[in-house]
Amino acid sequence: MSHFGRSGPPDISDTYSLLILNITFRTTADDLFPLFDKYGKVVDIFIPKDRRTGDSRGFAFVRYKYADEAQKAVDRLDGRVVDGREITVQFAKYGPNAERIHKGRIVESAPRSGHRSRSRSPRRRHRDDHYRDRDYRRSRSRSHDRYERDRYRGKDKDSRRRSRSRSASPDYSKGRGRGRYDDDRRSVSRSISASPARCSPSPRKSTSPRKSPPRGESPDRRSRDGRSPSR
DNA sequence: GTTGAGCGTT
Repeated sequence: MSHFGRSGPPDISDTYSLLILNITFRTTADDLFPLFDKYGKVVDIFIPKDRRTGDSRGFAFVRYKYADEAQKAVDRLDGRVVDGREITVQFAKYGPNAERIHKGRIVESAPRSGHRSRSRSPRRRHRDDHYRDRDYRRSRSRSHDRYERDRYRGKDKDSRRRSRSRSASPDYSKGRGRGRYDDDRRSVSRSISASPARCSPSPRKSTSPRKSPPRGESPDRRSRDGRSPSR
């Protein structure tokens, strides 16, 4: 029975948004409403959800009617354990009413209710309010870092190994420095030399001259041949 | 069914 965020922002004329972080993925607006409503007049609660899956993203926005109440809620609910998890309550930086806060009405470090020592410093990051972060975060979420990292590591290792292989030929580099043509010639020479080797097993050729050259063998051979001398 | 730094819908 919560029409919060059902049809967009209801009335954000005089509301102050709070950002609730570190909430469980199962926590809904209904669960937060009573908790936050206890400390003030909650106008609306909005929990961003994934468009595809519709799952909660782990944070919510609570709009208060009055700033002092919002500040109070921040001081009282920040660090409160909800559903077995410690939530983080702080003023929302961006949003429809964020400008109001920035205008001078409310300052992050100017709580009229008093100065709470326990108010953790809000990590005021630079203006990196780009959707890029969101995508990045989303991407990082759900996906297993371990898995991806492992995969990357394997790739990296392979790449490094190959790199080393390449790097382990300084002599070649030196000798090739001036004799590039030589290298080319040598390549050709090798090509010719390998020519017989490639065509030496003729048997299969006669078996199927052009219909189906043992699938995979032909391209594989070519691929390797073209890559080895080239690099 | 999992996850965990962050900033939002018509």
